[in-house]
Amino acid sequence: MPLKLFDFPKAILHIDGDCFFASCEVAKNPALRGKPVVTGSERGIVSSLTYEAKARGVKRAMSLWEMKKICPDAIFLPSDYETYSLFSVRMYEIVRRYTSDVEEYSIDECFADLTGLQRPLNMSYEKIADSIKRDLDAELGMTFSIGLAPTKVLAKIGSKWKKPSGLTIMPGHNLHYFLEKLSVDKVWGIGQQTTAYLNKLGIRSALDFAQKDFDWVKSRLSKPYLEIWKELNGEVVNDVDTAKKSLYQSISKTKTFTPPSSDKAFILSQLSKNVENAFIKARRYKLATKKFFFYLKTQDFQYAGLEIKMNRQTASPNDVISLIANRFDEVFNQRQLYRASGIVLTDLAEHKPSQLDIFGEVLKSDKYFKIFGSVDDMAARYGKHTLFLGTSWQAMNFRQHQGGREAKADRKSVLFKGETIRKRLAIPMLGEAW
DNA sequence: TCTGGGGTCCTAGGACCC
DNA sequence: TCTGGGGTCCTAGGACCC
Repeated sequence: MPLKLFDFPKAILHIDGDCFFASCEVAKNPALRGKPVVTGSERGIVSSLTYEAKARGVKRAMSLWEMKKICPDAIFLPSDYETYSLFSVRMYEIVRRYTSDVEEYSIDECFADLTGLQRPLNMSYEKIADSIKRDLDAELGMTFSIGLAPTKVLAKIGSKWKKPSGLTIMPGHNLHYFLEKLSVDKVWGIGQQTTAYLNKLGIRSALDFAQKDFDWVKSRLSKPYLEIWKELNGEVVNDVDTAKKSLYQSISKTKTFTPPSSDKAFILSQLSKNVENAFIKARRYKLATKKFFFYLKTQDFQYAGLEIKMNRQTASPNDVISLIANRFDEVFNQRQLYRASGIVLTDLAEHKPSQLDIFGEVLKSDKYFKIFGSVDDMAARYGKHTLFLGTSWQAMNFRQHQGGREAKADRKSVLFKGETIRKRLAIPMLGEAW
């Protein structure tokens, strides 16, 4: 009798790219290999870093000057999401050579369900996982960490177990070995609040939690935690979800401005720009919104906002911006200093050409939609924000001011472009406040 | 760590209905 | 005057993730 390695019905793989963004940069430019490489320079803080940088004491979210002090020879690059996405797609493709049951969980992570593949692939689960890892490492020029376990929650633990470049097999009969060494806050889905609560109840390790009985968990915690508890015990609750993401529940845009401001016109234009950006994304997915929430964030991190419901869907920023302008004073306080503004579009649904209503309102909306179709075309041809709303002008101008020398040289053309959209496309300015 | 940006899902409680 | 019980829908807010 061969040793039974997998004594649970499912074999789930979790694959995680090691310091993915920085690794993509190295894969893209082999001259960087072996050097301390850091990404995120566009924000002035470290977003991703290679193990060489880590070894020198660089940490995530560290500021530029602090990093330079510790590691002056670090190579600090701006994030290049387009490249990272290409690597991401290749990662999914490689895994799909083994199974179509792949969940694209995030840009640098995916799940795969290997259940039942030993015979067709003529390999044990362990061998399949190992083979996938070899393909990924070799073909993408970076390393991946992989966990193989009976459930998604456990597979997540496995991929984190040994980093970088680990392959951790968690057979069902051996789960306690892993769980007893794992602090409960490291479990996927258990955050700060729940950790504090569980600690108070005497639970420290993942095993402490897993060993409580069903009724204990059910009477003290909500549904998601009951599911985590089941998955820690090897019971599959969450299947690998292969559906491609096509529908968003919400689309949001927010931007912090420095320095903070109490200038109403300025803040409104910031918001206007966020609204434009949110709709650019909505139109890309052919979505329209019926409800939105806009908010301001004060210097001491308080939020004030308002939700507005519309009687029909829209995919054009004008509709939303004019509604915000009308009610902005319900949220805005002149004596407050604000650090950010934001917009969340909700009640999203497929954008449908609408019927004309008795007031001719819908016709106007559709006309705007066509205009913004052209705006998207221009963006595709000449770059984002080639055309933008007059209401966003101040924010666009501000962005140029912040951008340093290079951007300043470009300022004239931005002004011109701002004029263009007002004159040629006649997208109206909104109200006196603007 | 003086704190960025973009998402998802769940629950409690109120409104309303029979 | 006080009194039942059940269902649905919506909203605000919490918690978590990458």
